[in-house]
Amino acid sequence: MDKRQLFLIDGHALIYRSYFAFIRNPLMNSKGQNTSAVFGFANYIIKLLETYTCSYCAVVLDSSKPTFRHEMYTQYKANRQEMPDDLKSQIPIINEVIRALNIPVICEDGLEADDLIGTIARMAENEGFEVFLVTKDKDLMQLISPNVKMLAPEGTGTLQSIGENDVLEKMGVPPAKIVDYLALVGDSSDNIPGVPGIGPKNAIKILELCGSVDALLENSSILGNAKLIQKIEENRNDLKLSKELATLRTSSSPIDLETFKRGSVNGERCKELFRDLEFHSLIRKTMFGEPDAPDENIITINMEDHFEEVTEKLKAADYISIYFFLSCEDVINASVLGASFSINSNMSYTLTMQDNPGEQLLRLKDVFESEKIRKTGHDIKSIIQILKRYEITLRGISFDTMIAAYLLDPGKRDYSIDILCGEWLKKDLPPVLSLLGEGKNKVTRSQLPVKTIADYCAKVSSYLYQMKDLMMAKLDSSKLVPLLESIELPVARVLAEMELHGILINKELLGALSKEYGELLNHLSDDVFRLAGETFNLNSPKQIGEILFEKLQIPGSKKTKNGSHSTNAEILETLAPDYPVIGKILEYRELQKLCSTYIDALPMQINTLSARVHTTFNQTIAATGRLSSTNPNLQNIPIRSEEGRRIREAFVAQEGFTLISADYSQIELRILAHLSEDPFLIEAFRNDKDIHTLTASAIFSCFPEMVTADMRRAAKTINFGLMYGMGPMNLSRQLSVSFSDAKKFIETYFSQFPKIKTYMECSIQKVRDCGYSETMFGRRRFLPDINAANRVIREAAERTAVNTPVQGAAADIIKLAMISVDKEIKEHFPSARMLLQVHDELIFEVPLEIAESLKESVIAKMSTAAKLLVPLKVEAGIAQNWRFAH
DNA sequence: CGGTTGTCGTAC
DNA sequence: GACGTACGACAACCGG
Repeated sequence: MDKRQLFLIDGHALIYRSYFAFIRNPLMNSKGQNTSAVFGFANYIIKLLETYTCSYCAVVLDSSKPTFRHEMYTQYKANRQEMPDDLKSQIPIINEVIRALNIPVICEDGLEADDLIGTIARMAENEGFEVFLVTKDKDLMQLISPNVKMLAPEGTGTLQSIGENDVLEKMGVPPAKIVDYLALVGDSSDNIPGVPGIGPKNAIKILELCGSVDALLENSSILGNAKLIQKIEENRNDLKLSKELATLRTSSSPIDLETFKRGSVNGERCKELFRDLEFHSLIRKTMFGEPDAPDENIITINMEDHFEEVTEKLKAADYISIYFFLSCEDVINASVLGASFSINSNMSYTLTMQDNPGEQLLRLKDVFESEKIRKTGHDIKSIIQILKRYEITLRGISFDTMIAAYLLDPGKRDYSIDILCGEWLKKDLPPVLSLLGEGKNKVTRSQLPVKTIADYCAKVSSYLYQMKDLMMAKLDSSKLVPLLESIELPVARVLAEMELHGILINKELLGALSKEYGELLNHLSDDVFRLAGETFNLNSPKQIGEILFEKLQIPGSKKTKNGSHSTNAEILETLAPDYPVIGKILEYRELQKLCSTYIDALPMQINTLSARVHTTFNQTIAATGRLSSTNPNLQNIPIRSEEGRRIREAFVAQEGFTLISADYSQIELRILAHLSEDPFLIEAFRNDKDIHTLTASAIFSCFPEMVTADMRRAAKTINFGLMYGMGPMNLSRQLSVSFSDAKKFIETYFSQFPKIKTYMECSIQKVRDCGYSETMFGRRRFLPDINAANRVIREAAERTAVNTPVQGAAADIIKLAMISVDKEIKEHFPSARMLLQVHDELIFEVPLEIAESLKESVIAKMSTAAKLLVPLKVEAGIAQNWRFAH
């Protein structure tokens, strides 16, 4: 039997929220009465009554007298404005509406609605009710349990259900820790102080380490971060107070839940009220929109009913499309909620899964693993990963609509299925997010009705099947099929496995670094504040600019495009010698960057099951063909400064293993040598000469032995800069030489290497002729701006035209190398794993005893991944951590 | 209050 | 605006 359900509505919160939602554009009836709050309130309640039976419910209101919190803390809600008159005038009307809807109201002196809601919710829960809290108040999240859920009003008049898991997902802490969380963070709207400087991220971290505020107050040293400890210790009293304020108080009056039984709505009275208020839309309010209707052209078969027959059909098919509906974006943690398969354009076999997706997928193991059943999917890498979890190896991969769309136009930023369906099939597939209700707030996908998932899956697998033929034809006419089949699809599998392996991080080492740098940061900020004569937010470029260039009147300010003072490192460095405060700011910036982006962020990305960090390599983001890495980005771990380099020591091999790092030396310059066929560069690389020294000797016309460190540095800057299309202006800035000298350097460079100049001109001309830039492996990138009337835009496109074939070819080559090394590993070193790719570098984790031998194989495979006019040089190192392997 | 934009800095 | 490709932290801004 179904549980009795009780709905507790946070009355004043809803009223205020509705009032302010229309604050810029208040609703008025023809009599000039503001009706915003009434409308919003009534709209939500009616939505609630439509969606749920609401046999028990109550509007809970705040006490009209001061509460115990005001007595405890005079500042409580002190920043609240008094209720505006045009809201006050709506309260009696709202009371009328509540009466007409026949909903019980409850209120108790000295208690806030939150306290009362807490009391009633707990009581009802104990009596076997399922309780729904109609509010968005984070305070009340502490009440959420298996039988208590929150229904949060959303901007568009919808209600979002929030359960225990959603609290953890949204807030980063479970309901039981919400009070502690709020005590730390504070609440500006209630004027609860919290601990200044502790935001959501720090609070989560603290609670992970200590468990609770009480434990924290007992022994803050567990935090291990001097800066944090200091913050806590300085604010002990506020923290205690904040915790008390956030804690709900139980009502002592007797409450009878039967009084919340809802009577029937007085329809006539509602109609009358709404007519007066001119809420015509509410009078004939439409019911909940049906979930997007199934496409009538697609025959959908529920596999559960015909599993054997359907499996036979799939086994007999020579081409199938596969779609998995996952519970979240993050594939590693996602579960499969639905799956669909199509063997032709108008038929879909769908499966929905509640508890054990593996069991059902394993029944299809033969289908997935058959080489002769060719497969297409959208983001096939994620499908490989899901199946791998159940020890199923996806074979026969023949297409990927996401990758195909990327190869056809790598400049787009969205390759989601709904967009592609619109472009290729003219089908109006709703984005997954829209299935979850209006607005952008993500509701957990697992809460969707099974039918909605099944219908969506059915449409998608059919559409994917339809799209692959159209896309394949286009790829074929664009000569992109080899790129898909020989590079992108094979590398997708390699990436899938790299992501699943993850990399081991030494948390303790990062913890120690955090402590060390945290203390330094404290000293630096103290120094800066002393020198500046006041404290301010050192993380705010705006405030730094105001302090330096307005208060301290330091000359040399440059403005950013927005009119504020620019405070980037390049500008500050020029001023640093004369102003100690600027040097301190620069040091602060560097350490703060390291802490916030890496040292403190990486440990939070460690997966609890594997105890490793699993990045996501995105194959369809970078327009040149490079990969990108997110969650976390492991392709921009510091290396240039000593302080930063220490972070790499925390990337380690597991017990009994070691890391190998292998990177291409000067791959882009070698590609430039190959493409331009410049004899000097080719000769230099063939003889493994120091390319920057040789370049210096050429542009300064001296013997290589005569080249000084400065000359070499200048040549290096020019070598790199020219590939990116750097102009004399920028070169002069980077080398701190005059504009005319910089111009001369560039002219000399081109006169010494005329073929490079020709190559660059040809690259640009090629784009003017074809509309796209192309790598030696046929990867294309469209550059419509090449003909732009605006010079700035046009010249940017020209630089891109020069750079893309070089950067893109490097991306192609390392992908080929990854495929070939992966094959080598599978055949000869099955205990070794590839972990990371950083554009010109590959990282492996291998058992100690085979490290040397694998290193040689990796060097051999990478060096021969492509045949150029110059050799591909590979350097490799072996060590326990990334820093020393590199 | 939540989403977006701007600035800055890290990698190759 | 002046150097190509990325990701992300944080502050400030903006709008329902």
